[in-house]
Amino acid sequence: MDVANESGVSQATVTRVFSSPDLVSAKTQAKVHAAAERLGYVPNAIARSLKSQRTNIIGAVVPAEGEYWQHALTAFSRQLAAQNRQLLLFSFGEDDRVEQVLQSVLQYQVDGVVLASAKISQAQLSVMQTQRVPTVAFNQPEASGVVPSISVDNEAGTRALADHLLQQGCRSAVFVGGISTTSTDRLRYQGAARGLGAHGVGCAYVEAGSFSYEAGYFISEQVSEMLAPGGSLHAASADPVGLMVSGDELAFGVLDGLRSRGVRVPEDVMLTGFDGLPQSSWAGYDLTTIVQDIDLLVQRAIGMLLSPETTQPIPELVAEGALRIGATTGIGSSTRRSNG
Amino acid sequence: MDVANESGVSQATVTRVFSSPDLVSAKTQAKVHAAAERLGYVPNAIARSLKSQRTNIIGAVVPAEGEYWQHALTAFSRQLAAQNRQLLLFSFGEDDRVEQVLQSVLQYQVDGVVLASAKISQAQLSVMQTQRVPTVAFNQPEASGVVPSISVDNEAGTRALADHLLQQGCRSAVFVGGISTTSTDRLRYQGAARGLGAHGVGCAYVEAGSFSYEAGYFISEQVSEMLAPGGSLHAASADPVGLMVSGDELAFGVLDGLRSRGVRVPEDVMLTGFDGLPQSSWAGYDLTTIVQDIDLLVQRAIGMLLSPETTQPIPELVAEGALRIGATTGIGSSTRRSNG
DNA sequence: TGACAAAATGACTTCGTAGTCATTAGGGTC
DNA sequence: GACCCTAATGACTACGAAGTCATTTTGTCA
Repeated sequence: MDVANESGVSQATVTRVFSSPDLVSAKTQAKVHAAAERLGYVPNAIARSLKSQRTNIIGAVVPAEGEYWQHALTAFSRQLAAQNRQLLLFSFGEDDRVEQVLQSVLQYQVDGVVLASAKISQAQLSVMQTQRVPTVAFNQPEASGVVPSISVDNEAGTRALADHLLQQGCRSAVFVGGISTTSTDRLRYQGAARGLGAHGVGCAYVEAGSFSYEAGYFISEQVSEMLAPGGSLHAASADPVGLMVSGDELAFGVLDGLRSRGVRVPEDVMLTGFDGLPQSSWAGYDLTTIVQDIDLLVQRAIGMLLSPETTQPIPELVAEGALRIGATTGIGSSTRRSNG
Repeated sequence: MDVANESGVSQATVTRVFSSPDLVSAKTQAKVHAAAERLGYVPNAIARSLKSQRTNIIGAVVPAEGEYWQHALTAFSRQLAAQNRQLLLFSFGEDDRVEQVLQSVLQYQVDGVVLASAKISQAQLSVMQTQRVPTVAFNQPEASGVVPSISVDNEAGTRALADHLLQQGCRSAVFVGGISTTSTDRLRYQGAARGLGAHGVGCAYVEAGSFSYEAGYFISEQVSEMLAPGGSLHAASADPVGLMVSGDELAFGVLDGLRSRGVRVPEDVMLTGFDGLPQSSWAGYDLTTIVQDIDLLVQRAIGMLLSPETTQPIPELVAEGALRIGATTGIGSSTRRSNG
C-alpha cells in the first residue's frame, strides 16, 4: 500500500483512518489524509466487501420496461443511497432467462435482493430462499409464502374502484387486463368481478397482452366495438359503462384510444386505472385510480431486507392503496386534484 | 473451499471449471458441478473482482428524478446486461453533495462511470479524470473537453424546431427553460433564439425552475398572462405564437396548464418540447419535439467507456436529434404518427 | 515399450482490507 | 522516577478467486 509508505505509517493504520477514525490520533489522521490526497487514494470497497462479507449492495431484479417499475426503482435507489447502500440493477427483458439473472445476482454477494416483476415463478423464487440472501418480493402477490413479500392490496383496490363505479351509476362493466397469467392481474380482476358481482353487475375480462401504453391503445379498438350498437356492452339505457383497466399506463393507452375513436370519457364510459403513477394526476389524464404509496412500500421492503427477521412465518405485507377520484369517472363533479 | 473437498479436486480446478472450462476435462467438470449444486455454491464475483482488478460493473450517477433519466437509465441497464455487465446506481437528489457520491463510486472500483445530470460541475468532472476510471458525461454538453462526453445536438435541435415554427406561421415566440444554469438549457435557448432571430423573430426566456411536469403546469399561468390581451405576447394578428419548452416533461405540464386555462394548442399557441420521451407520441399529447435516440446514445456511451481510447483529443460525440412533428404545431395537418 | 508432446491438475502466491493480537507510546499518580 | 493504565500503532493472517509455474496424467507415434 503506497499510502502507508508515503505517510510513514503501517497499512493497518491507513485502513483505520478510513474505517474507524476514532482509533487514530488526529495527527496521524492528518498525515494519512494528506498522503491519500496526494496519491489519489480511495479505500477499495471490493476488498472491504471480501473481507467483511458484506457489500452494502442491494440487488434489484426488475423488468426492463414500464413506468411503474421505473418509479419503484428510483424510489429504491434514493432510499438506499440515504443509508450509504447502493443498488445493483439487474434488468431483464422478455427473452432473458430469469434463473440466469438470479445466478448473476448471487455472484455479487449482495446483502439483499429485491425481486420485482410478476413474471418470476415460484420455483425461481424458492431458489433464492435456499441461498442465504435476504430476499423480498416486491409487488408480486403470488410470492407470498415462498419469500417475504410486499404488495399493495390488489383485490381490495379494484373492489373499491368497483364500488365507486357503481356509485357513479355504472350498471355494466369490462375489465381490461394486462397479462392474465400474472398474479397482480388475476387479483385485480377478482376484486373487480366480486365488487361488481355483489351488486349483480357482470364483468367480462379482456386481455391486452402487456401493461404498456401501446397495448392499451391497441385494445381500445376491441373495447370500442363492444360499446358500439350491436356490441355486447352497448348500453340500452343512458347509464355509463364501467371500464376497469389493470394498470395506469395501460389505462392511458385505452383512454387515448377511446377518445380518438370518439368515445366520450366519462360520459359514455367511466374509466379506472391502477397504480397511481404520477401521470395519473396530470391534468391531461386525471385518472381515477388506486394510488400505491411507493415510497412507503419501498421503505418497508428495505426494512424487511435489512432486519434479520428469522421469524418462522414468512413475513408478508399487504398495503392498502388509496382511491384517487379523477375526471375519468367524475361526471359533473369537479374532483380534480392538482397532485395525487 | 468446500466444493474442492466435496468433489475431490483442488481449489484451482474448481475455479477453472467456472472461469475457463475448456481447460478442464469433461469428467472433472461434471464432478465439480455436481458438488457445487449440492452445496449451493456460486462463484464469488467480489473475490474475482479483487484479484482480476475488474468488476464488470459500471457506475451511473444520475438524478433521482425525471422521466428522461429513468428512460436513459433503463437503456443503460438493458444494454449492459446484454454483455454481462451490471449497473450500479448512484442516484442523488437536490441536497446530496456530488463530490461525496463520486467518491463513493470510486470506492467500488467500477470499470467505468456514466455521469449524467447537467448539475455536475466541471471541477467535479475533472476529479474523475485524475482517477484512472473511464468516464463519460451523458447529455451534459458543458463537460466536453473535460471528460469524454456524449449528447444530442441541443442547439441544432431547437433551431430545427424554430424553423418549423416559422414555417407554420409563428411570428412571435417565448422559450420556457427548466433551469437556466444548466448547459442543456442554455444551448437549447441559444438555438431557439438564433433560429428565430435569423428571421427577425425575438424570443424571450422564461424560467420554470425545474424540468418537471409540475413546474411546467405552474409556469403556464405566467405564460398565459403574457398571451392575454395586454400581455407582452398578445398577438395583434391571427398568427399563432410559438412556445418552445426546454424539455418534454416540462412541456406536458405547460400544455396541460394552458389547455386548462382555455388556451388552444395549436390554434393560439404552437408548442414544442425536447427529448422525444415515449409520452410525446402518446395520442393525448402528440407533441412536436426533438427525438433523442437514447438507445444509440447509450450504445455509444458504453462503447466509449469500454474501449481504451487514450487518444489525446478527448472524445466528444454530438448526435443529431430527429424532428418529430406532432399535433401541437400542426394546424390542420395530420402529421400524427402512431409511435415516435 | 519407450519417448515425448499435450492436456490436466495442483501448489503457491497475490489482490486490499479488517480483525486479532502483540507491542509501543503517552499521561497521570504516588 | 518507577509504575500502571490506556491510547495508538504495527505485525500478521484470512477472505475467495486467478494467474504462474511445476507436476502429473494422458495420448500418440515410432
